[in-house]
Amino acid sequence: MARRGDTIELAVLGLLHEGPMHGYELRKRLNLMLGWGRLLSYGSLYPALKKMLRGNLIEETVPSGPQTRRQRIVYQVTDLGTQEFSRLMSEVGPTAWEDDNFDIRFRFFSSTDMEIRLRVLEGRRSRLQERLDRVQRELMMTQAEADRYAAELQRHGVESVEREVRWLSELINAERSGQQAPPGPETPTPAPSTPS
Amino acid sequence: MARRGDTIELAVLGLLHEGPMHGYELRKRLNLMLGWGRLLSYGSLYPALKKMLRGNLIEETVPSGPQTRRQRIVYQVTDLGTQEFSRLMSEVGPTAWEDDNFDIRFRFFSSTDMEIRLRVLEGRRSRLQERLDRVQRELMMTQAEADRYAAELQRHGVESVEREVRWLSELINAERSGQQAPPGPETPTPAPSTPS
DNA sequence: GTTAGCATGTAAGGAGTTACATGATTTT
DNA sequence: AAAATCATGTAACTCCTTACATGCTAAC
Repeated sequence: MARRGDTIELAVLGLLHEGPMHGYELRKRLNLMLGWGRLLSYGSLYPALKKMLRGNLIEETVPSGPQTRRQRIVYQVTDLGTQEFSRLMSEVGPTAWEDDNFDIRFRFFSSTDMEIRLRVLEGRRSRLQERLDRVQRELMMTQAEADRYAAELQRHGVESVEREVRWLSELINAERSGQQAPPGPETPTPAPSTPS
Repeated sequence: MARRGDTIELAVLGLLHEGPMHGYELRKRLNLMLGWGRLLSYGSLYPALKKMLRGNLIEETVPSGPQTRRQRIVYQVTDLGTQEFSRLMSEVGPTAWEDDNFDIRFRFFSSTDMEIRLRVLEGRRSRLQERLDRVQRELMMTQAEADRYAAELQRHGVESVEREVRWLSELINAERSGQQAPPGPETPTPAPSTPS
């Protein structure tokens, strides 16, 4: 049942598991994380937090020490929140590998088993593969684009998705062989000196 | 004043400039074009078409020949629609190089002057550069991520954007040198005979 | 004959943005 | 002193998706 809106919820739950935080801070981290696209607004975040409060997934505490700064509302996860987070993270299925959701899941992969990780990575990969196939198929029907720019855009798009597929494959292999180190460009030997 | 919703409008206008089309067909092309992400639904397209009809940007014609298939409503651009398309395509500024809009502009670059193309490409590039800088800056403050997956996601994200910046730079160079051929893997010699 | 794909729409609802509103604190 | 940034919120609005509703045509 995880709809699109649960994206923020999952992200907030995940971030709060790394430590209590107030809204403003949360927003910055969120933007850094999923903010490759557009920025999350307060009008989006605060209502989401209120909703999570109502659902007892998080609780607010106003720090009571000698304040030098403005009263900030610090949020932390409740036990119920932890449960919910685990539940969401163990979900395998479309919701886990759709564009937006995937990044969030991946970001918090440390909180799940390798088994789940593999399933999500593989799901994501075949999702992208399907997309590639569909485009290839439809491209044959549409008769190779006459327009230069259209063709270039198409080419670049395909290339990007193919790259992503390779990235996922490397991650899958790394998971399978129980490796720690994610691929990284190429560093067979720890490279003593590389002037940027 | 171009808001987000004008994205569909621009795309439809552009596609219809390549020939009259009915809604269903339009949707397929649209999905192929901007559909790297999620699919456009009918509930989105048809109301948009109605709105454009009301604005006299397009007009519908029901083909009257001996029908073998269901009556399809074929749309084509009006003169006003052509004007609007030109206007939108010559806009330079944030709306032209935001994530969603950029692809559409690029797709129809053939319909604009090199001057506009260059400005949009450069705008897009500095937009991405800013983003990169912001992440780099904030990354320094947050103290290199402790989490493996978080770090890998960060790395991959940065790499992707850097790739995109290089792509744009190549396109800008190609525009500047009045070249026809977009970078394409490797085609050094202009190949005197191009069959197609 | 029935499934899959073509074809066009509408209504309700969700998620998030913009703009508004307010005020403290830190830096220049 | 002014400007930037920290900090929290609300209301209106927009865009889009989901689900529903309908019916034709081609293929199996």
